[in-house]
Amino acid sequence: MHDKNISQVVISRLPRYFRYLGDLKDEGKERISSGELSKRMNVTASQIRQDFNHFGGFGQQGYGYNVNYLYDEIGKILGLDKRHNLIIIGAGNLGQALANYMNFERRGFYVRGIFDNKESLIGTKVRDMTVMPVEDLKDFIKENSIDIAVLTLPKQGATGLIDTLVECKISGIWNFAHCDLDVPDSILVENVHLTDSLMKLSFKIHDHNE
Amino acid sequence: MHDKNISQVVISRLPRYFRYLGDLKDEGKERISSGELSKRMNVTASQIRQDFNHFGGFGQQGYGYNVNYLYDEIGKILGLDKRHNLIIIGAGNLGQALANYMNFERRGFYVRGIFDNKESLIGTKVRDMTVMPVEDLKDFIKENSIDIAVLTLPKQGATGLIDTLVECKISGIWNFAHCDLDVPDSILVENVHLTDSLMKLSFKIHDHNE
DNA sequence: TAGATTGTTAATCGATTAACAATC
DNA sequence: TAGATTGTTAATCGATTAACAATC
Repeated sequence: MHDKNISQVVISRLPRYFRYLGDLKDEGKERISSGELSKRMNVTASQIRQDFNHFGGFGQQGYGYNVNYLYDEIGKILGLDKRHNLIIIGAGNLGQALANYMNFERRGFYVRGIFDNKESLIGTKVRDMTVMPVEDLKDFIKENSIDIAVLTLPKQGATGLIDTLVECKISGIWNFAHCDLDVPDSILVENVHLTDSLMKLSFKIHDHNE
Repeated sequence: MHDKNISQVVISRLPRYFRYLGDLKDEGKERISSGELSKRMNVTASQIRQDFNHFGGFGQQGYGYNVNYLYDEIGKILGLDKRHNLIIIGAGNLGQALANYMNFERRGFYVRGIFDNKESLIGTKVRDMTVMPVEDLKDFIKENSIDIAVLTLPKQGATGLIDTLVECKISGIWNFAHCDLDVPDSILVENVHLTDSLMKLSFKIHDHNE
């Protein structure tokens, strides 16, 4: 269906394309050229065409791209035509916030359970879910065909759980813990390092004012 | 002090170096060579030396790098030797979670106030702060020398606030809203697009299983 | 002094941009 | 058919890696 080994930098641009195409759809726009899209997105038309062509041609010479079609195709590339079952591990502030964030469901990501190892949190309610102890993790993952684990607990807790998640053959980990995870290649990891991001902002501010 | 126009890709590696050096410090390690660090971090020693040398030489031939010194220097490059005053705009789940996340303070980022435009949230308490109406934004920013605004509200709300933030001459915006912000060059923006990140994970999972 | 390891230059690799033939 | 715009190849640019002289 598409080139193997799409570079990380192309992958990271796909959600942005998807977002802009969604906006265009909402505006009722039917077709768009790489030139017009490039102006909106502040990237070169050349890059847009190159990016899309990693996945096969979605456009038509002389016409451009059909907005709805391109939107759907990029959605498929991103796997948004499939359902995903998530669990959140770590029922602290961030875990609760993510559990309550409804927009993920619109994209097919369903939060099925929430876990913690803190006695004080187990049994409490988050959204419509009861926080479960991490001991129940293994059975829950199997019984509910969970494919993504969201890690929203401190470093130590996160690394300690990796073995269990590997055993359960989870497909992906969305890691908010402030550490790099050491997992086999079969498990895909996407890191969200909030502190790193804030530091980058700090750098830019001070770099700019020099 | 350092090259102008450090590339984005180098900047994005700095917080990770900082993190690993912090760990080395905690382990009581005094010196480290680029070779040893490269093994830990899974990058080439060459890249490490190139990256550091954008900011001047921190090492010594035959010795390597002094962990404490290098840690401090990278901290300074990232602006972590300075204090930052933040406000959170958007007191929903995510805004509250960030307000309660204590680790930012360890790095010099202090949350000074929290705002929202929802009647139902204004006046409620988050941590030790009372949620204020966005109308008070302008005065508060000036009186409390706020330099960073954290945007944790929906798209529409976020774009509507940009003019105010520009007027207030805020230095940086940490943007969690699911949109690109159109601001003058004088304001630095760092985006955290959670949905994009989750989509990237989804792509990797499906790409891998093909 | 000899060994180790940096700082830095040169070589390679990959990503972006430009150009244009193909084609709707 | 003529005009527009893609898909794709070629040229450029930038980032990574390799190599090694400088030096602690």
